[in-house]
Amino acid sequence: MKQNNPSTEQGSDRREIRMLSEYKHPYVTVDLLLFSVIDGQLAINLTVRDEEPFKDMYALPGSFIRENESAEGAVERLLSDKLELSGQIYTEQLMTFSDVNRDPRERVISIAYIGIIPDKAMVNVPWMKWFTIQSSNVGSYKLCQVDGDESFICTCLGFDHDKMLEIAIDRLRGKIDYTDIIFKFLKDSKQFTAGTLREIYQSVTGQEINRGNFTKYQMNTYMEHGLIKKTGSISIGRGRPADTYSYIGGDRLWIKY
Amino acid sequence: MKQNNPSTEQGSDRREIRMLSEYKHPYVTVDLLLFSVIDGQLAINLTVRDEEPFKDMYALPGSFIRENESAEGAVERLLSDKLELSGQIYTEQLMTFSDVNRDPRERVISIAYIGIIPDKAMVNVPWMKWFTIQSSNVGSYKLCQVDGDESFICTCLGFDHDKMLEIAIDRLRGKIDYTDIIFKFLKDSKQFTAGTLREIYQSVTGQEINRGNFTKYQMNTYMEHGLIKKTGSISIGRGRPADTYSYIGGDRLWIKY
DNA sequence: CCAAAAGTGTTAAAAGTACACCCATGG
DNA sequence: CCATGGGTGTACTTTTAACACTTTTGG
Repeated sequence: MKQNNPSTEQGSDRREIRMLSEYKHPYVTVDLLLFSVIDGQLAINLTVRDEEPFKDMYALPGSFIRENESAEGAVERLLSDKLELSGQIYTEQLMTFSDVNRDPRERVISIAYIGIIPDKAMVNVPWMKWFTIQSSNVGSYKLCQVDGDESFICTCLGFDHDKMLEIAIDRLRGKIDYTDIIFKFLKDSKQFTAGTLREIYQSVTGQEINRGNFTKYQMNTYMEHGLIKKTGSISIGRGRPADTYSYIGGDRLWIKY
Repeated sequence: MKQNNPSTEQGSDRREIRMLSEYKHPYVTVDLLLFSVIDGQLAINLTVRDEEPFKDMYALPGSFIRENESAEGAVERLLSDKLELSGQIYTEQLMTFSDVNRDPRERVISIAYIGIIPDKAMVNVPWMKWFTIQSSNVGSYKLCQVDGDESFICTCLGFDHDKMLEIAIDRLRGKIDYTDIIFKFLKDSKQFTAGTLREIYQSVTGQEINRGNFTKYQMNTYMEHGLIKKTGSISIGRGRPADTYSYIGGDRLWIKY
């Protein structure tokens, strides 16, 4: 019979802790989906697995969460230790994957994070490889290795990392219109042109956007929201010099309209 | 010195598992933000804590994840055991909170979930209480207990549940325009009017929307996306009978435009 | 002088907004 | 017969989209 006193019910909190101490707790890891734009294409950084399970398949880099660090802390450690990336890297949580058998060895719950860097060359370790992402059908992607001796094509990742990738790409595409993530792809956020930004936009969304309209409206919107300002200076190239802009918005979010 | 062979590096996966077995693993819980609309206001279901930490404060219901269940499974169990809700309840993952000291007792990582039910009366246990949400400033909410003898006002929840609530409300408001979550609030999704749906819309977003336009455009958009259809029948009330609609879209997502 | 790259302008269609008008029902 | 709730129409503004035109540079 159910007790009417909330006290008794709430006591189950502590009881459950004692009880579950005898259970085996799950491992908790973070997995990182590190993106960049390479030659006008969205790309993801992967590592090859050298042992079972999923031996010889590519997968996302990951790391266990230590006793005294948060998931964000684990991602930072992963970035500096496994990818040897120093300095501030943009990351945001994607979502958590907890299927009981997602790792055949042990029960592992993984918190997936998205990361963005402006240049593939920042990752400078031999065990990480870049793959450009070609979206074919809905929810289906073809990965082509960059800098490979031959064009290695990878269609299936280890664990549930395919699903993670799919969700991450949707997230990037969804957020590019009303957040400032686009600026995280910029090699020089203090001096860039509308053309540069447009290329990134097209790489991420996978669809073309009219040049003139992008310059007029998109850049204007960014300015109205105080994210960028014209540095007035001009750049060099083949044709007419382009206006240059500087990214000044901290990491503030701006909701459209 | 860094090894050039990815194999050696990858081996750390297994090494780390062995190593971490000696660590204490974190507890992993799910916390549920169960929403409903009560008298034209968005409301959240909370429980009072009867012991430290955060004794006498209100907090979200939660549960530990068991060895052989996913986070979604834990949420289902939480819904049926602690809230005594049977049948299919709409839930979606919000995000995971992993600050080292978010629970002063133990290291607990929590995966927060949003849930939506159409009627407060579905929760029928004495330890759960409904609070309407009045958004005052940005990121600040006042909670007013429903059915309380006196109007109890709660401004601060236990643990990091305030932050969870804030993020959850933002999520609801953001998604109401391009997903079908609005229909999860409907008491009868097979027979409802534009007015009913408009009331929910206003309750969730906290802002008024023109009646005529809602009927014309919003309902039309839903129909174009195959989410609802006119049942042709009319309903009863004071004024002119209203067209009734039926929700037919599974749980498909529709991106605007 | 011409091709290339980039800024700016023009126009039409689509979407959003405000508000008015008419319809059907219950008291 | 009138207040009330609900459908529908209209006019206006804003946004989006397509494309043309002009400016500036390098070869």
